[in-house]
Parts: sequence; structure tokens; C-alpha cells
Amino acid sequence: MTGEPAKKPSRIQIRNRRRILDAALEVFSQHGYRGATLDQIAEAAGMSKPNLIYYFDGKAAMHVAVLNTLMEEWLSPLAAIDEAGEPLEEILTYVRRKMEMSRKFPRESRLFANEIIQGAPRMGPNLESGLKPLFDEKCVLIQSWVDDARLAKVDPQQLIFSIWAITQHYADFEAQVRVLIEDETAGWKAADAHVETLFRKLLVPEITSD
Amino acid sequence: MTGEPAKKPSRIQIRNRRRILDAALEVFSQHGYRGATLDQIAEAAGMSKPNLIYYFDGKAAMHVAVLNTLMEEWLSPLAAIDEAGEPLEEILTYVRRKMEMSRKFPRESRLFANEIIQGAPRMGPNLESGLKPLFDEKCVLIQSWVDDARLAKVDPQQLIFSIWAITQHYADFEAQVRVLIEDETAGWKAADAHVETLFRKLLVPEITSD
DNA sequence: TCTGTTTTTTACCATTTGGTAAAGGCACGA
DNA sequence: TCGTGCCTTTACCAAATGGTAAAAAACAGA
Repeated sequence: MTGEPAKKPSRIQIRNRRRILDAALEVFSQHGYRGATLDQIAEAAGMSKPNLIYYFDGKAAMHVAVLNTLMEEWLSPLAAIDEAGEPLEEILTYVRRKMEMSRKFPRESRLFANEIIQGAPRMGPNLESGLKPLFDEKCVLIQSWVDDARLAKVDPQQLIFSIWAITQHYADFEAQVRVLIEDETAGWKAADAHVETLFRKLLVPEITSD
Repeated sequence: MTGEPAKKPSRIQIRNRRRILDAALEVFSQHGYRGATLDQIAEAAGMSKPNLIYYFDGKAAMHVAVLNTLMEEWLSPLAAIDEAGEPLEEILTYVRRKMEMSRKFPRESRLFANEIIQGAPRMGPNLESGLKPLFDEKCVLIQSWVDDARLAKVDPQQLIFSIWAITQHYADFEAQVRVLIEDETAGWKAADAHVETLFRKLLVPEITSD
């Protein structure tokens, strides 16, 4: 029923596909889909343009491949929020992991940012099917924590948006941050401390009287 | 010393320049600099492509013109933070005005976001000369408020980043927000309340004992 | 080593795109 | 009414860009 035999990919295929995806990530994240050219990607991947087409069925397919490849990893910190854990600590851990990802994978962050800002023209369905269910699930979980007074009263949806906005800001708007903050290392340290404080103050549950 | 005589622009010039800038804003904000085409802008402006070039010296010049035209207005809420005002109320007013701008001028927000994400290749100097002085000035002000215990201890730079990140998120990532939030009107209301709470909790000064 | 298959490259090509040349249209004062 | 100078458009162009054809090169199994 699956149509094609789907032969096992050779070692060369695996290596080259990886190289192309990495090059594509580099170029797409810096210039956006439209601004990226196959020549740029080819050069970054160290191979000729037609060879890209040999491995991926055109520019659009390459873009989708990059997005899909990274999507799961990108959402893994959210997925890792544990129902059984201590609510405040779970959320703060999530925040810390997001900050870490902004630092380690700014290209991935900008790739998604570019796509979303431009209206997610090539990722729309993926948002519905991949992101939305996970988002909804975690919102329900956080709401239950709020209802049990284990977190301060907060709108789970808005909370997650805030976390995304702040943590990804450091990667997405890095060019601006760099202009405004002289010492980069100190800046990151201050950012970590600030974000920790901010969400702690927002989320620490009130002392109830009953 | 100013070189050209700089004749007064005719009514037609004023009208058409405005129309072009608006069309350019529309197209640039949706597709980014590279993704936008002169044909798209021409169509949006309701005139022929060479006519654009008659009014603006090429695509890059148009982009810079749009950015510069909007820069001042975009920063006006930050500039409006008043040294003489009540600290917490000043900051919250700033936050509210930023939220309002996200709602009313999402195109402007996305225009800047696109530019910054891609490394501000055409706006770099403008950030240094236009944004940085204002940013530094307001950081000093906020720091003085903190030192006087009129605000909770907070890193002014990080505070401003947080405000930008959260408020602009609703405009820049609207495509994502729309997928995840069903009721748009309710979403905006919740956003307003959430943002208000978040920054109030962060900034309300501790009761000091001495 | 020989052979069939996979991988890669060298020309190409059609379209798109930023920009130009030059002529036509139009408003407005003399 | 007639120029005169501002405005606008119709062709065009050269470069860039996504993609193809087909041959060369590298590779793997017998």
C-alpha cells in the first residue's frame, strides 16, 4: 500500500542529506525562504547545485524538510514538562531549557521565526497537527496546577506565549541585543537571572488562607 | 552647504510617496526585503514599476525609507517614559502602549522583526544612532528608580527586552497565535490582562524594613 | 577486473526581477 | 491656446535564479 519499495539509503546519501540540511538551515535561517538561493546552499554544503536537486525535490521541499526535521527537537522541552513534577520547578526548568536552546541553536530559532512572521506559508498544517495538540495538552496540565493552587493564577496559554517570546527573543533579535549590550557574556548571565526572577515572581503561588 | 536646492514637493509627489511607502510597508512586512518584489509593491501602490523608481532610488532606498519613516513613531512609546512620573505606572503605561501598537500596527512590527532577524543588514547604523542612545537613557532612568527602591530590583536592559519580546510577539507571531487561540477577541483581552499582571508582579517594589 | 548502479558535474534553459530608455500624457501659467 | 516641465507608461535589458539533460566519474558487488 505504501507505493514505493523505499530502499535503505546508502551511507553517502545519509551523509549528503545531512550536509544539505545543515547548509539549508544556515542559509534559510539567515535570509528567509525567499531570500535564500540554491547557489548559496550549494556552496555552504560544498557541492554543486544540481546535486542538491538530486537529493531533494526542489527548494520548497528542502525548506519543508529542514522545518520538519527540526520541529520535534524544537518542541522537546515543552513535551518534557512532567505532570508528576513540582509545578513551579517544571515550568522554570522549561524556561531554562528554552534559554539554553536560544543560546545553542539560534539558527533553528530564527528559521522558525522567519517562517512564522511571514505567515507560516509552508508550515501551516504542521502547526495544526504538530504544535497545537502538544500546546493544548500542556495548557490543560498547567490549568490543573493553577486550579490546585500549586501555581499562582495565570492563563496557561498566555504563560507559554510569554516564555516563547522572551526566551526566543535573545536568539531572534540577537542583532539588536548585540548593539544594545556591550558585554555579551555578562548579557547572557543577566538574561538568565532576569528570566528566572520574572517567571518565579509570576508563578509562585499565593499563600492561601483556607 | 546642503548641496541641492531641495524644492518643495508637489501635492502629487506627497500623495504618491505616501502611497508607495504604504504599499512597501505592506509588502516588505509580509515577505521581507528579499522576498518582496517591485512588481508586488507597484501593484499594491496602484502604479507602474518604473514610477516607483521615479520616486525612490531603487528597492534598497525604498526599504530604508520605510524603516526610517517609521522608526521614530515606533520608538515614541519608549521616548514617552517620563522621569517625573510614578515609576511603576510609567512602565505599565509603556507596556500598554506597546500592546496597543502590536494590535494597531502589526505590519510595522513585522517589518522591523524581519530586518532584525536577518541581522539588520540595512538598519545597523540606524540602531546605533537612533535606538541605542534612547535605550541607554531610559536604562539609566529605570536604574535610578530601582536604586531609590521605587521599583523592585530589576536589570533595566533585560526589563526592556522582556517588554519588547512579549508585546511584539503578538504581532510578529500572529500566525502562530491564531492557530493556537480560537477566539481572537478573547485572546487579546487575556493577553492584556496577562501582560499587566506579569510586569506588575515583576516590578512592584518590595516593602523595605528600614 | 568487469559491470551495472549510484553520484556528481558541466553545460544549458526559461522565468523572474531590478532597473533603464524614451516617448507619451497631463497640468498649469503665460 | 500653447508650451514647458512634471508625471507616467510602454517596451526593453542584463543579471540572477530555480531547475533540467545528459554525460562523466565514482562506486559496489561478483
